[in-house]
Amino acid sequence: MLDLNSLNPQQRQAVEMVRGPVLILAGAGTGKTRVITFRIAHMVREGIAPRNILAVTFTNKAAREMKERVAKLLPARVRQRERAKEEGPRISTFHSLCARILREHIEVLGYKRNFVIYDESEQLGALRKVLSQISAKGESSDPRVLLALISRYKNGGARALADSPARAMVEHVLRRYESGLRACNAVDFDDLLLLVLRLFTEHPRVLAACRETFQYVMVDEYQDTNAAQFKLTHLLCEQHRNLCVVGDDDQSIYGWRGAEISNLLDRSTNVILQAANAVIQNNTRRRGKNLWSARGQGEKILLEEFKTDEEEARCVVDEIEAARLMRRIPWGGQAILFRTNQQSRPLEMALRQRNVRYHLIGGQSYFDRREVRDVLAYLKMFVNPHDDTSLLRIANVPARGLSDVTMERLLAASQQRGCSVYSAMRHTDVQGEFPERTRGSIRGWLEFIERVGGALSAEPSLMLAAWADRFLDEIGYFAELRRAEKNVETADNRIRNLKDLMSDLDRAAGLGPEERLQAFLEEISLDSEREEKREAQGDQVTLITMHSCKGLEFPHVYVVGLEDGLLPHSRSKMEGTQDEERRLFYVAITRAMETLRLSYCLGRKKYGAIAPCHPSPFLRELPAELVENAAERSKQPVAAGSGGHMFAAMRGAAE
DNA sequence: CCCGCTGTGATTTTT
DNA sequence: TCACAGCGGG
Repeated sequence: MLDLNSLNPQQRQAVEMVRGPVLILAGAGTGKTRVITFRIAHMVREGIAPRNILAVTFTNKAAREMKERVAKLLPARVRQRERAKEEGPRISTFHSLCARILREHIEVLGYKRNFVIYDESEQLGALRKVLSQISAKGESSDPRVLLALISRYKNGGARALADSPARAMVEHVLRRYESGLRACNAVDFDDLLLLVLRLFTEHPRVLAACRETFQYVMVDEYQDTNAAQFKLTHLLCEQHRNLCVVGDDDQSIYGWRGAEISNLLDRSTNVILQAANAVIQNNTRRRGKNLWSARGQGEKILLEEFKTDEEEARCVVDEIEAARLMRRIPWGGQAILFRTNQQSRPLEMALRQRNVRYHLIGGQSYFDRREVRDVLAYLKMFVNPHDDTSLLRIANVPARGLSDVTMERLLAASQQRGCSVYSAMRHTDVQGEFPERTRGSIRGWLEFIERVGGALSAEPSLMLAAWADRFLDEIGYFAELRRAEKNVETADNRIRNLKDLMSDLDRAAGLGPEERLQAFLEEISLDSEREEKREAQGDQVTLITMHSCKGLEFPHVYVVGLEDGLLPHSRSKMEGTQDEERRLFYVAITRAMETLRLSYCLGRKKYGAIAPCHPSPFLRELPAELVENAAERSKQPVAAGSGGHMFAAMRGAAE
């Protein structure tokens, strides 16, 4: 239930100022998100139609959380009405919002309604295709770097690269890359925003309709919005001016994505906040803010040193278990934070070894698995056979007589005719260029696409899970997986992955098969970590990068791998973004509500061999009196056997 | 045309 | 360490 008295005066003022522009600049853990959720609930109570409210978050996870929190504040009858009519307040990321808008209006921009959204690896694929065409000479321009430049260029406009020598090159490649995507009826992440901007400027009626719908707008993590997002917000709000933005300049950690930096405390202990203050004060160019808490001083921060990353992982798990068994702190109250996704590996191994339930946020683990990518490509192709990238990926997986050479010739033919590869395959002239045998393969493939894809529109009661299972079996995909994988267990694992994937296909109940499939694909391209199922299911340690932990909080936090080169990342030195790295450290520190443990290693496995490391210079910025240094307390790695037994015994005693 | 083998090269962060 | 691109035998 909504009780404004539980807010402090500043928060309350921000909640009640429903009209006109509001800026909330506040430090970590000051209840910024709470202000937004209360504000939404308050508006609804004041009689504003929920559908006229828009709240934009930075991640899908944050959006989900906010939805839940708002729902709890709304009276039950409003909630029910909403669910029935699907008219609740719109709470989503910029990207999801734009995807929804485009789904409705994109046709006026010359795309088809069933456009697909390319993720990074698909973007890379499309880009590589372009590069192979234009730079036949061994000009080894790294597509990843180029893609980053393209994204910068698209988001920040030409200005972003004005002084860069790469600019001409980027513009040249970009033109072809764009037309490549267009030909596939595909858009990338940046396009989602940019196309909506175009829609708004070129088609004022669409803009007017959106303004009419979104009369009250709130943006969380405003310090992370980029130029396109800013423009979008501005366009939506310049008339009614009902815009409330919330942010913290000290938490701006997405500069590399084009973000531009343009309260009230009751959470962490003072030790944690003082340490954070000391760190962030080393940054210049910030607005003064000091954090403090009414929760008392709290425990000192523990700083530990380990020999290797594997020892670090083992010991952190030991500590997690010790906290759980001796201090009754559940797994769910503990989180491990790290700088890069790959750091999760040794941690996962150690957690598994001890049977500690955990949940890894982000990371490209699941959706980057080859079999999952393959099947997604099949699904995308059935939604839109003109999506060359998807079609090329799986045309010969499993092998069906359409070799690379054949596909390359087909690709060339499609470029000559200015059509998709699929269309080119259907041309009898094109087919005629191939030997009889290959021609047969092409026809067989076309027949397959039309028959299986046709079922989507022809059979209204089609269940996608069964449909997908059937065609994967038909083409021998499962058999191929089993055959190609020597290890039976990993093969079974891969197949289980796919069954998991398929079991989610029909989640959007109430839609026809084609729309249902589209909804599924859209959800996973925009929200790759939708792990709701696992998240909801009980007590688990959270594994998360420092970037994606923003906005979350945990009673007990372990920040691992605090080494020079990881944090600050070695790359940041060349790019001159060390302040951003420091803010990242600040964000990580302030996730902790009760206890905070930091650790670094003297050596870390890199490319198989152990490379020496040094502690992060940021650690020296922590005031010595707040830190208990456990470095000398030489930690012996606990032998896997004995430690495990000890904890098993303790667990038995505890239950 | 297929498939397995070898060697090379890569590693920030997210929608 | 691992993923993937390129090469040569079948």
